[in-house]
Amino acid sequence: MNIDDLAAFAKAKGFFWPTAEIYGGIAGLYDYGHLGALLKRRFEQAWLSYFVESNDDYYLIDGANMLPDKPLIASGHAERFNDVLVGCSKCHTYYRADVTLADSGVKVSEGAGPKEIDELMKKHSVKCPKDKSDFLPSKAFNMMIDVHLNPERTEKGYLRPETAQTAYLNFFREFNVLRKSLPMGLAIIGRAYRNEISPRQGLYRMRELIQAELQIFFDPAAFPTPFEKFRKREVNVVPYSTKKQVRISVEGLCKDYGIPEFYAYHMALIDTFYREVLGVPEEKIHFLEKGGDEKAFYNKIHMDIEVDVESWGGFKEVGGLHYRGDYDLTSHTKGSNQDLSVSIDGKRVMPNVLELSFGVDRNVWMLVDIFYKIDGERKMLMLKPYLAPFTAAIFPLQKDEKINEAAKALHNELKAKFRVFVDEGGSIGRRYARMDEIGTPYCITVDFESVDKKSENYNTVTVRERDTKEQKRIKIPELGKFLEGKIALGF
RNA sequence: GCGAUUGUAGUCUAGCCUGGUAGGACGCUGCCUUGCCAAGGCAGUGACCCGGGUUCAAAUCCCGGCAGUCGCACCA
Repeated sequence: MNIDDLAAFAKAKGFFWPTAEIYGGIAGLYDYGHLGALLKRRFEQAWLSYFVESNDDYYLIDGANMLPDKPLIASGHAERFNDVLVGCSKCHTYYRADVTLADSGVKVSEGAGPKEIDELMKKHSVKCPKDKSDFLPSKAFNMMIDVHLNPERTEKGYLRPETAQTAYLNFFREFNVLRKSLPMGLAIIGRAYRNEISPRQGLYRMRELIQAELQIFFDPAAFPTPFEKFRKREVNVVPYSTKKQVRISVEGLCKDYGIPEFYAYHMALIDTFYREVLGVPEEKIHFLEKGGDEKAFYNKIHMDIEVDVESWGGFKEVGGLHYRGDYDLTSHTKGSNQDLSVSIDGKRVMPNVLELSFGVDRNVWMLVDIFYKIDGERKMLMLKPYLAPFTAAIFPLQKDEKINEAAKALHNELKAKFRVFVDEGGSIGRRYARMDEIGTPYCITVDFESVDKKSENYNTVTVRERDTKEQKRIKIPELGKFLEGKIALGF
């Protein structure tokens, strides 16, 4: 599917569309419709169960989307997000001023403002590399969206540019409240805001986005993991040194590429989530190692999790695994004057952070892209049953009082536990087709035998499976258990 | 942000060049029909991205904005 087709499908069926659509929309903002909101929640629940709830040391927290400026100054965002851009007066191509100056051999001090940049440009007569024209006056560009936190509008603040900061800011309190031991993980599913220059490609680059992040705080001297479980597991990796994708075991990564065990273990954990929980095919996922200039300065090891998404034109980032060292807690120790190091076995330790970061919107888009299949006339969203917005649909076979009554009773029983859709309109085949397209895995039909006391099939219904189109009869009292078994997360 | 290009019912599209009644397909709704995979019949629903200009008259021409796509740049 191409990007336009996916966006049209998402709109037509009720997954997502531009915010303020009736006013023409606004770049970088999207709203979720009912089906999209359900799909997003299913993804979030699967993520939470898999990465957080299955580990006794990891905890879900939540936090404010607005932050005062101090922590974001300490974290480096106020400065580092503040790029100065220069545009060519002729071709209007924009460049990062510090990079352009550096290319011309001019040294720029960190955090140089537009004034300083313009002076340097003039002094060294730096021109547009393309057509040798002069630059327009430079502009400061801050990726963070600023807000005022008091009525007088004097208290500066920002919408948080990443949920990670919320975890770092709450580390000290949680450490004391919870266990006073490491490793400790703090997970957040929440919104983050970035003033992107050019938001594009549907849910890929947004100005308001949802992140699912797990920050694991650990003692660098010891980060025990159940490494053995994944020792032989193979993952696709594109190492920075070769830029060529290899399929390599977790053990091999440690041996041949010097990746620490705890890091390699989490690569396998993430790979397993994508392949087994979400169902992404092996050849469509890899880790892209970032190094040199591509890597965020604080990261010791930085890999993007990329999935091959047709509507985005190839492998695109849906998440990241970052070994951030002790950068974050050290920065906030300096910024807040509160010592965030902790005492472990009698020695002071500044916890290191391993960050598992995922873009929820991107993953929702990715799921629709990967699992939407067209087979002749049939269109199917072949999501795993526990990810499907609706778990089941109930169809009365025909307009018949008894059948309708039975269908209604069944709906009342199931809706307490499952998201179930009742469809009475159109031929049975049309109703199956509608459910196939939005991914409903089970269609339950109440037919004449279901309500005929003389029939051996009395009090049973047919359950039709989306992927195989196969039908079987199930006793109505057993339906709840049947569906429960199908949508259970097995890990 | 720059350049190219596009914008017509829920979706896809004809019409635009050469101004004059906006047409089709699918979908959706209702009724009839129908004893399990988009059947059929009848009826219905619904659109020119927004604002300005030119003109007797604008979906069509012009200007501005917004949004999408592609390329460049950006994406600590």
